[in-house]
Amino acid sequence: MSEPGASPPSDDLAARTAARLHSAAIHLLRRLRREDNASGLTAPRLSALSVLVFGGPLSLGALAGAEQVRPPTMTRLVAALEWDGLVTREADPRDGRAIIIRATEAGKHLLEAGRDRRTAALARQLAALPAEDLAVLERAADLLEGVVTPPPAPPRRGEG
Amino acid sequence: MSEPGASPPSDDLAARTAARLHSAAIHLLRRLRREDNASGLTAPRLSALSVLVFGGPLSLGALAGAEQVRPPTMTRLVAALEWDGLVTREADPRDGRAIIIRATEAGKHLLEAGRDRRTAALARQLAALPAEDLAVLERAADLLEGVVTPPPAPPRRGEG
DNA sequence: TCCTGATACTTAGCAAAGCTAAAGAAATGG
DNA sequence: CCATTTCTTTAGCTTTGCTAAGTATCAGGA
Repeated sequence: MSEPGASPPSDDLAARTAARLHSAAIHLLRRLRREDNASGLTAPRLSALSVLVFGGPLSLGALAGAEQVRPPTMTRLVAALEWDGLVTREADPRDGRAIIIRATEAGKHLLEAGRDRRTAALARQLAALPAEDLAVLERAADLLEGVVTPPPAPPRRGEG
Repeated sequence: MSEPGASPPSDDLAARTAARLHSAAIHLLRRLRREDNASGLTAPRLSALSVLVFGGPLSLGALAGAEQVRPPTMTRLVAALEWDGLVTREADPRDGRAIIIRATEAGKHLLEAGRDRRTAALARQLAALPAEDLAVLERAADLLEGVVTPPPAPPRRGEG
């Protein structure tokens, strides 16, 4: 199809929506990165910290799974967060191979500040939208997390 | 506010929505990157190519502006796309400093294939959603692009 | 007890994408 | 004609992502 604007007749709505969400996500993140740049907390670190604050302590592997990255990537993110005093790494008393990563009080506090700073400009723009549009975006954020988030790994042992 | 889970009473809905969109965007992009990894076209290249295909030829600076990156970043993206034969760089006849970047036919074709490949898994999941939810996401993609996209730079000269 | 295999994390090393600073070339304006 | 501005590139840095390989621990069986 060499005619991009030719409104593909039987093209799937889902496929086009996926492509547009992809594009919107790229531009959204670039926008937020430009706005921030002063919080000292990059997006991946903020995101990982957020999981720990709102979801409680996790092993490195579980955190990597929740964040959709490989363990070595998470090792580095956690190292940076630990160096900044935002998380701690404890030995897992039940498994000598594993570590338990926990947000510190400083981490909890910085999360709010950092997140607010990063999203403040976007929030201002969203606040200018009609309430109806804002509701659509809120609903969409929910739906997206549901679609994108991997199902929690089945508990391998008695970790309930 | 030091109690993250304390459901801040007067907190702004816009602020919370912004934070959740941020999180959803991060996870969406990581998910898509995992799915892809075979198209040979990374997300930033795909995105830049998309702007050129659907929006027509642009100068490097304009493309960088549209994509919310700095010129040196776009220089490198364009170099990679050119090396792959997906775009061309011509001299601007009206301004010897500028270049005009244009998608090739190969670029137009690969855009569709690459985008489809990258978003296919997501599209499949979206297709499984209720029509109502899909409509919400489509609308959200629209709204987000509108909020996030910078207003087109005022035409500095006769470039209409 | 001592292997054997699986699992959890780290280390090493690579590529891509983002940035700033600064250089080179061309346009603009006095 | 010269100074300034603008557009792009180059150089070099950081961060994030990956795979491959190494180390430590756990679990099960001979």
